[in-house]
Amino acid sequence: MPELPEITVICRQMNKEILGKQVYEIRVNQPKCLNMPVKAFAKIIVGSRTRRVSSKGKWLFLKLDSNYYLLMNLGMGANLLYFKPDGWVPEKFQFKLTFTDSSGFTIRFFWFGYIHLVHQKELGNHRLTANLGVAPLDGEFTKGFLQRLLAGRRGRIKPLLLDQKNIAGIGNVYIQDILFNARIHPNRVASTLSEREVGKLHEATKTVLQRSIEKGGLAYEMDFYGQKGNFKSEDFQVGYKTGKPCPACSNPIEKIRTGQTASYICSRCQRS
Amino acid sequence: MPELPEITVICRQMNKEILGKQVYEIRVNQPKCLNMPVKAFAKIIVGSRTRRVSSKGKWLFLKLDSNYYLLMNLGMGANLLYFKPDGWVPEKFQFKLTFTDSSGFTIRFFWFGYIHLVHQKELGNHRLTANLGVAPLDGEFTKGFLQRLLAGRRGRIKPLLLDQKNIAGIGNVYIQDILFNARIHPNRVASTLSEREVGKLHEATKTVLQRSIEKGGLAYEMDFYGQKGNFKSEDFQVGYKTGKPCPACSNPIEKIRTGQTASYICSRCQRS
DNA sequence: TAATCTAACAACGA
DNA sequence: CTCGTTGTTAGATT
Repeated sequence: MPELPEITVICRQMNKEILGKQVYEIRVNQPKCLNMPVKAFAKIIVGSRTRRVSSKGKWLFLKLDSNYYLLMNLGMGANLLYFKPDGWVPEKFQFKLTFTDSSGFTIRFFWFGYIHLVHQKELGNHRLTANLGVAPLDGEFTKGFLQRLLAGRRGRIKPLLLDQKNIAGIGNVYIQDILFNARIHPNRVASTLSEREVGKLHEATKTVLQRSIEKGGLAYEMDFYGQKGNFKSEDFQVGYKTGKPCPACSNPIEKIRTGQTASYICSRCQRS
Repeated sequence: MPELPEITVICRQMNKEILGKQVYEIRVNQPKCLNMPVKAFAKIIVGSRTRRVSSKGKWLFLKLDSNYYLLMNLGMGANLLYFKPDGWVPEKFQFKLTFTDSSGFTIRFFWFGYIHLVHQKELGNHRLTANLGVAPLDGEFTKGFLQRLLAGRRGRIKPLLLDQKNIAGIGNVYIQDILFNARIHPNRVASTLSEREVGKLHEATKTVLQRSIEKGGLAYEMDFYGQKGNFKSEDFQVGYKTGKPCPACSNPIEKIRTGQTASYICSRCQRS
C-alpha cells in the first residue's frame, strides 16, 4: 500500500527513465483493473509516446502524446517495476507495458489496483481522480486550509485525514506518526481541535511525509528499480510499535481499534 | 422543500427587487443555521450593498459589494419572503435581513436550512456549495454527461440523481415525474440503463424542471412575493398521485418505499 | 416526511 | 476473519 512518499519517489524515477518512449504492447492478466476492454485499451495506448509523469496523492498520471493519460493506483501491497531492454522481467504481474526499445514496466498488486486510460478532456469526469483533495506537500496545504477543512466537522479526525477527497496521499501507515507528532488522539472530533493543535497537525503532516520521501520511502516497499526504501521500522515513532516505549514519555504504545482501522498510539501523549 | 424551479424563480425576483440596497440589520432566531456567531456575521454583512443574486441547484448566492457572498439553502418546508418598506413583515422567521430603506426579506424553514456568509476567496472551500454537481438546465448537462455519470455505478438511479454532488437541484418532488417520463423504476441499478433510457432520462429531467419554472414553481410553495406557483397537483403525472390512474396506461399509481425515500410510480410503465 | 453529513458495511482474493 | 480502499447504504441532526 504505497502512500504519497512512495508514489512521489516512483514518479521521479519514471520521469528519469521512460520519457519519450513509444508503447509497443501491453499484457493484461487482470482485465478488471482497466476501465475498458483490453482490446480497446491496447488500441488507444499502443503506438503512443510518453510525455511526462506526475502524481497526486496515491495516483500516478502518465501523460501520452495522444492526450490520453494512463492513471495508475497501486492499491495495496503493490509494486510498479521498471525493466531494462536486456534485464530481468518480473514473471508475475497484473499489467505489463513494453516500449519499442524492449524496456517497460510491470504492475503487480495484491488487491484493488486501478489502471485507467482517460482522455485529457475527460479527466474532470474521472471519478477516482477528479475529486482528489489537496496534496499535503503543495502550497495549497496551509494551516488555514486545514482549519477550514476541520471547521464544523462532527466526525473523527482520523477518517477525515484519510479521506482522499480531503487530503490526497495519507494512508493508514503515515497517519500514525502524523497524529502522534501532533499529540492528537485518532478519535478526537475534528471540530474540537484547538488552533494550536491544528497548527501542530499541519506541521506534522508535512514533516512526516517529507522525511520519508527523503529516505526513499518505506523499507518494505519497492521503488521503480526494485530497491527498498530507507524509512525503516526504527524511523516510526509509534506506528506498528505495539508495546515499545513511547519516544516522548516511555509509556508502552498501544494498538487500538478506531472505527474500521487499527491505530497505534501513546495513550498518555494522545488523550481522547 | 423548494427545488431548482422554485429557487430559480426566487432568484429572478430577488434580482428585480433588491439590487444595490444596503444592509441595515439582521435578526437571527436560529443561530445554528449560520456558519459563524451572530455578532461576527452581523459585523461583516451590515453596511454592505447587494450586487447580484445567482442560484445553483437549491442554493441562492447573494453577492455583496464587500466580496462576501450570502449563501442560502432553504432546507425543507421553507419560504424566503420579501417585505416592502411600508408593507407587512412576517412575524415568524429564523432569519431576517432589513435594508436601509426598510425593505428586506425573512427566511423561515421548517427543518435544516443554511445561511452562510463566505468570502469570495473562500468559496472554493465552502463544503456545501463548492462540490455541487452540474445544473440540469445548463449546457453542461448533456446526454454524454449523464452517461458518464451512470457508467459503472452499482447504486440505484434515484439516490444518484438526488445527490446534489452529481446533479444540483433535483429533490424528491420532481424526481417522481422525471423517472416516470423516462419510464425508469427508481430502484434500477444506474449502470444497467440502456443508452436509450439515458437519453429519455436526460430529456425528462430538463423538460420537467423547465415546465415548472415556466409555471412559476409549485402551487404549495411561495415565491419572493408570497405568491404561490402554478405547477399544481394536476400537473404531476405520478408524483403524489397514489391510487390515481397512470396517464399512460391507467394502472393505479403506487406509493412505494425506495431506500430512505418515498416514490410514486406506475409499476406497469416503470419496471424494476 | 423533508436534506445533508457521518458511520458502518460490502466488495474485492488469498 | 485479516488487510486497505472505495462505493453504497443506513443512521443522526436542529
